[in-house]
Amino acid sequence: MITRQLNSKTLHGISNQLSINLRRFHSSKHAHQQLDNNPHRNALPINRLMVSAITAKHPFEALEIFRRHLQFGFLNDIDEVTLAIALKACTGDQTPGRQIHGFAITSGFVSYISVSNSLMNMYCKSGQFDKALCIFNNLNNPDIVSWNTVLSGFEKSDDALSFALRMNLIGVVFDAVTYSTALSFCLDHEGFLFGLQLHSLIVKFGLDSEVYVGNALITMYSRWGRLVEARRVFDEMPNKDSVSWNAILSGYTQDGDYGVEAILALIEMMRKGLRLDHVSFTSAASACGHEKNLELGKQIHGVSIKMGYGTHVSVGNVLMSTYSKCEVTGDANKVFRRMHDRNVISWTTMISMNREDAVSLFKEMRLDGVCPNDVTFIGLIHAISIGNLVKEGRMIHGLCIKTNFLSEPSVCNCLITMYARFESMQDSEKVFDELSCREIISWNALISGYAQNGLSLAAVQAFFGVIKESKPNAYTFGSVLNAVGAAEDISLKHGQRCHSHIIKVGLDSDPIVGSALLDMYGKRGSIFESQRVFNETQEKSEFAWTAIISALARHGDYESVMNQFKEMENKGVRPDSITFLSVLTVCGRNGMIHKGRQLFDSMLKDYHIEPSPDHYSCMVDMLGRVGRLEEAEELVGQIPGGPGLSVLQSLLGACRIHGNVEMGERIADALMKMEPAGSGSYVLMSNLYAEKGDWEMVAILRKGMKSKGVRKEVGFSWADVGDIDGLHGFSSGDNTHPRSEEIYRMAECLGSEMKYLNSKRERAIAL
DNA sequence: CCGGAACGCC
Repeated sequence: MITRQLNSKTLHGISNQLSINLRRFHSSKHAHQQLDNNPHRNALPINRLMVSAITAKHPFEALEIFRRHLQFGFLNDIDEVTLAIALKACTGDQTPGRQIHGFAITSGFVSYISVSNSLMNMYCKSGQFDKALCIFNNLNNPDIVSWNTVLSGFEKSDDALSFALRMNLIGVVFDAVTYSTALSFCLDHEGFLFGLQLHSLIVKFGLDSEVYVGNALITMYSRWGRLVEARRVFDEMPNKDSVSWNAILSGYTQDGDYGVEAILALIEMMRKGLRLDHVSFTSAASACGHEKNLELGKQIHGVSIKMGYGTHVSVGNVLMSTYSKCEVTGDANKVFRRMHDRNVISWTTMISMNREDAVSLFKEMRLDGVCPNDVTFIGLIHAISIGNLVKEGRMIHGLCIKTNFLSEPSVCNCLITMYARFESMQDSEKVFDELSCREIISWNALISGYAQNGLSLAAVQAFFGVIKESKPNAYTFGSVLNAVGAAEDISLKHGQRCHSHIIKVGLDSDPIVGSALLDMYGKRGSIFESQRVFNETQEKSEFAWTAIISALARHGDYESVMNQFKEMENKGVRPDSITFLSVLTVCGRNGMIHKGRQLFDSMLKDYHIEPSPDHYSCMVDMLGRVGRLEEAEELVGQIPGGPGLSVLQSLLGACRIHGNVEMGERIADALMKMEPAGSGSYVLMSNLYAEKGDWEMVAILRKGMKSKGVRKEVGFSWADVGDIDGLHGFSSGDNTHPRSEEIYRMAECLGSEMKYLNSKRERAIAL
């Protein structure tokens, strides 16, 4: 008995030979009926029919042909190739596959190695690797295809690679398929050494001229971020196919630094007259997305339409994301509405980019019969947390439990962040505690949740939990430093311990960590430490510049802020709205009205940054300090969307300092309407009246406060005395400390010294 | 047996 092996090449050959397209396939249905009535048959016609059905992307039709043959008992129409083809048509759904397996056993076809291999392949593809392995273990003489099939079926790279090792040890000779399959398990960094070994073996046995092997090598090197090696393999390949080109193209796409190369590769492909397919367009458009190059993205969209791929599902998906990244969501939505087929990725993209409609889009998706996956839930939950939709959030949490998506750590991480945004850290903790596998991202989500909710100590404690259990990354440090920076009730020592860990794990050159670190020192008043971290930062990101300027501004050092600002501009780093906030603040604190005004005006004019309410607040404060109250009030009127609390409070404070009762009353009135329970405006107004000697009004205000139930809040602060637990809390008028007498005396001394320095500075400014 | 697309922790 001759064993005929079936592989994709023979399939391809048959389909090419027939060159049957969908239309011909349907017209040949009649031929199929005639075939049934013909007593002299062989397997070739049915095999051809089934192959053409699969080629026309109608595997179900192929299965139907097969099923009907079995039903009518035309068994002499079926050979081992028929079975292999039928098994290839079993995509996803396991039921027909199992039926064919049963038939293969009763009919004896199972003794063909090609049939066994196809069965194994079917089980691998439908997620039943165990069954495939079972068949494999019962094979007397597995051929290389059997080995390769099992190898391709492993889920975890580690298992696959140890299997390949075993193959090698027992003397299985690798072929091109073995190598390309094995290489596909070396894509992450753990596969690095194995991948290199495989490459040298490939060269040793002369298989590097095989196009599949070369393509797999290109992909592997690209995923490692070694584009130079990828390109070398590509250049040395004797035969390149469109997959090779697409592989190098996608390599360039995945690495942010090679966006231009990606686009150049595409142009080269077109110039060489290579056929661009849907994958080429997918990669190329993706490169435009990464580069945020809208113009080129539009051109690629145009070319893809011309070549008939404009509505292809993956091309459409990536075009949507490209347009969304280029902030033209309207165009992105248009692409979606025009697509013929929408898969889970299309819907997920829509949900992620239209956050305000995420919930209704999710419903629409389910009505469309598309099943959500983990990424869908991540996008949806993120949208829900941004929108602060507490009710919907809990509902989706329930849905995740019901659909078993809570077993996905990535979905849980999102839920942790969501509950943190909803200010219910208990729920975050609950999700975290029930996590099957705590990734570093889970820890990061928890820590940043604590930080955002002002639970700085919990954040620090969780950070020490990370150190015990896994390896912190840049995000971890970003969050914990944020917590230490934001809280006065956390000892700076914790911040310093973080700093030492950063150096230990070698993240001190990370731009995000660096700026978080100097920001933390800046917020905690350690300006010298801030400056040192900044100076030691090799690659100064825009975040680092922003952070150092705000640190210096918080310190009130006008000269340094201005110098740093100038230097930043000289280095070609664009200031952002936060930078301006710092610069304006420092101008205000130092009475540099003219400079401040000039910078404020230049924000929109020269930098195209729309001043936010915070910037206006800063200007009002600046003008108010020096008593230019009318100008300040005029500016308040210009705030888009009306003035907020803080602006008015600042202006009222200025009215008090400069004794402007008339304006003060106006402002206080507006404030009390905005915030009836707030004590601030009452206190400021009563101080203002008191300073003017209007005790009658003071009494009226006090009474008003009492009747409305407004209470003056007691201010608290902390002093860090050095040792970790040496934080001392105190409030105004507090004399519970054993050395409070000394403390007050020192405070008085410092106060008078400050007054002296201030008057000296004011004289200097006047000069 | 090789190539592509969506998401989350600063």
